Amino acid sequence: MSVPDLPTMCAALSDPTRWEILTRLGQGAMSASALARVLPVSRQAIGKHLEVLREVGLVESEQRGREVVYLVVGARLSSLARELDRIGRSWETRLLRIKQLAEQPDQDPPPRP
Amino acid sequence: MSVPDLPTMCAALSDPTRWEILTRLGQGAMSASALARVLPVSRQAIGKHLEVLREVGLVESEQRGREVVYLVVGARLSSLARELDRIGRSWETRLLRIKQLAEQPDQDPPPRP
DNA sequence: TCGATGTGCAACTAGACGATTGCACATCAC
DNA sequence: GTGATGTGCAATCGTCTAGTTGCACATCGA
Repeated sequence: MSVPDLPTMCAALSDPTRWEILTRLGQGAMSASALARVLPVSRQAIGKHLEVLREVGLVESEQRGREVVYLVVGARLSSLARELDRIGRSWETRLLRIKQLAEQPDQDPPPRP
Repeated sequence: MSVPDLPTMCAALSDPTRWEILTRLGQGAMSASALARVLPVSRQAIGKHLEVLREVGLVESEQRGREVVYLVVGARLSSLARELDRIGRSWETRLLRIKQLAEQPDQDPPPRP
């Protein structure tokens, strides 16, 4: 499975129920049925959410007897965070440079295209 | 305007067209019409995307003559990244602790609730 | 002044998405 | 064995959303 792009990763994190699921899994591995018992949605809905999270690598599944338990992958979220931070910083520095150029317009005028 | 929650922030970042818009704005301020000229969607669609991005604080608008130009707010993305990283790390450490407990089960048994 | 350009608002459409119910099948415990 | 529990797949439904077109109005430049 390849690394999902940023919009896909963010789409997986754009649903409150999925955050609820991730938070529960952050406490320890759980099955879809166990999650459905503590969350106000059906097991099938939970299953679909888990599939979305699994596709982007935010959770992993593990067969335990007849149960399938899911574990959250914290490193995945951290790597996404690093990427977002890198982009945000590049925007900040770019904006800063533009502002600095605006403050000294006669020092080094940009070439006319 | 209050700080949007994580799912709302991620929802704003879950659309490829919005990432395209943010990337363009990362190069410098642009108006909705200017964006519509370089992107394969209508100006109205661009306007809706900009409204979504403005609501979560990822862009700011500025009246320049008859135009309304938009600027990307890199700091907003960076703060989101910090929050995601904090959560991801907490999941990682929790998982690590569970694994360590599993390796030495007779050393310090957890109290029964 | 007048055309070109930019913006705002409204109505509409097609598709994605979250959630449900129902059923079939596997597996564990007594 | 038998009931209870867990999983998988399919069909369905209502809502949200990204996109469109159309029109009215404001503003800039020649």
